[in-house]
Amino acid sequence: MPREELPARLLQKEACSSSREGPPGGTAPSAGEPPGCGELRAADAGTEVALNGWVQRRRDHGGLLFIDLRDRTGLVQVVFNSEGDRKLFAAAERLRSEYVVAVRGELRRRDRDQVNPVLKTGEIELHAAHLEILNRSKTPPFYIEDGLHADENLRLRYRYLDLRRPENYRRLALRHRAVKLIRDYLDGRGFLEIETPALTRSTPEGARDYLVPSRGSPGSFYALPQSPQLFKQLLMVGGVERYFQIARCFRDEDLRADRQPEFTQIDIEASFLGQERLFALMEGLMTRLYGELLGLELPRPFPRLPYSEAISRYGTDKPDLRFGMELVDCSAPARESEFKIFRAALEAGGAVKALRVPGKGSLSRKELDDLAARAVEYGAKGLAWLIREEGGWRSPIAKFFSPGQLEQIGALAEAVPGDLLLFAAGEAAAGSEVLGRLRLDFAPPELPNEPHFLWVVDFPLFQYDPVAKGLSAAHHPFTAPREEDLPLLETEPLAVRSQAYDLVLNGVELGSGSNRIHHRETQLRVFRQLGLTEAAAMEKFSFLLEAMEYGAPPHGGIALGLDRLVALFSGDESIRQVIAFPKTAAGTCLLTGAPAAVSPQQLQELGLAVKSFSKDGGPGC
RNA sequence: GGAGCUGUGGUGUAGCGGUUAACAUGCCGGCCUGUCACGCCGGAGAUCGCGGGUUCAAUUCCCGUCAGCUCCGCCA
Repeated sequence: MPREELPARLLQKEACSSSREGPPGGTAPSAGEPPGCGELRAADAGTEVALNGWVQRRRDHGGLLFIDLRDRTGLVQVVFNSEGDRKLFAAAERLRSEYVVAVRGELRRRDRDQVNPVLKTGEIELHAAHLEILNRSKTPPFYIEDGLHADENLRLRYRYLDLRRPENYRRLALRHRAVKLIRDYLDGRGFLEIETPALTRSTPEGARDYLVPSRGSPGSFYALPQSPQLFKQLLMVGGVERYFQIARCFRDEDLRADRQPEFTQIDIEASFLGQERLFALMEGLMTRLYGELLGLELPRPFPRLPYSEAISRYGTDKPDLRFGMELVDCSAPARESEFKIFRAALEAGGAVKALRVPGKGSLSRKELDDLAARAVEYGAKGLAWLIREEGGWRSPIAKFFSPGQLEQIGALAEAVPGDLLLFAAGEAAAGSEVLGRLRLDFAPPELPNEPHFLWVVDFPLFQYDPVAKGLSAAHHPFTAPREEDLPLLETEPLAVRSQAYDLVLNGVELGSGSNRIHHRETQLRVFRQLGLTEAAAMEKFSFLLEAMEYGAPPHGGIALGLDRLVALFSGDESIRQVIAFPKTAAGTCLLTGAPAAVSPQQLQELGLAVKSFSKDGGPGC
């Protein structure tokens, strides 16, 4: 989202209010503390004020010198007059951008023609009587101001300077407020915040682990947790009943705008609660967050969509419901047609789906070819299309259809002249997913910013993994199957539905959860389907299986991506914006230089030998 | 692992097979008592990311490489 569209309440530069408010972002003014730069108002005129802050800007008029002084609360103008203290004025002339100063003086109302309506503090100014330069500053490599468009390289390297920009302070404050609201909300419902280990053991499946070598047990490794999954289940066995944690998670996978190697989850688990009450709990939490942070009311309950319907109607398990363009099943007319590709797909048990793109019948042949190439990138074998024109159709495949079949397709898709129809044929899910991506590519450019929440339910328990040529867990291996599907576990595992669900917001997967298996036998049956022998399961998960034998209660929970959530609140495209010290797309930290080589002594203590070096050539061995 | 985009004074950009490499801002010096993106005058500041190739000549074209970003694969 372009910066201009940032939610006004959150990131506005200055509000036009003269009342004393907290710093931008909304933390409360500190009780008993004198007001900060941005908090001073006309009512404070006539008082003696002492301020600390950074020099935002200096305007030197020769005998008169103005300083914009900045602290976390905002800006205020400081005036130095050469008719006063000589030494004071000489010191002020030495000030430069980002010098840190302590200023004391009388706060005075400005003359009416000198008021600056842009600044909250524009009605007053500080007439300096004392100035202390607390620290000097080199000229910063970029301007400390909002709306900056500096190179990301530079901003990450000097992240502490980037953080001085008010909009970044507001982002941190917004995140803080969100976390505080979450804590208060869950605390009010009997949940305990409990920390779980960051040094744990590697478990199979899922993402790659970050490993930490053990000095005490050379050759053995801790893993950083991909999530606190197993520990929160053990807390349920431990009788805690209601747990949450603002939990740091680590996954060693390639990154994206919405993925960092370490990220934060709102991790929740409860016993005896069941899916319905958990949904209500989460809907209440989202309602509270949107109400308090954005002033928006959410309609409740959130709609629900079975996974299979999400795929068939939207071609994705996280549909963006802010616009329509649902996929249409055109299998019936396709079956009657002479088009071999469609008929072959249908005879193989697949489907023919269509996406209507309004008004895109005007695309040129080359644009349509490019579109087909993109579809192939998305996994399609090809892309068939029909263009509805006044009184007919334009398409290389129209000749395979009778006029009646074409009319039937047109009617199913509700096509009007000027529309483009795109087709995908194949296994139901695969074909739909290609169209689902094209649907997003053709989404209306100006989507409304209002939140459309959605629960996607009834995920399958397993999915087929073509690489491993076996089953893998659609959610994770501890997800409970639906009771009524239990008999199918061995006979028809791909048909088994799980008790897993996703919370989706405007096409973004905010989190996913499930009811967990709490019977040892069921857990072993699921492990077996995943190709884990009992011996292997005992080796990795004996502690969990054993715990299930000691009165494990029925339990379930959910984990929400806090970074994504806050990024949605602030209107940022990348979660890097709402993380104080983010890493690059390559997983490096440009500020500290992590990851970095370590000394031979460190390696030796850990019993490690490095086989080959990185391109910049670490220390040899 | 793959693809695309970007890389030019401190910063943001322009530019082009032959330029004294342009503009803005910042920086330094001077002037200035009501500015608030202050103004005016002067000045310094760039091996055009790095390496190789093509060419009489490369910042410009080609190849490679590095860094950042975006996407695909991957992310139970």
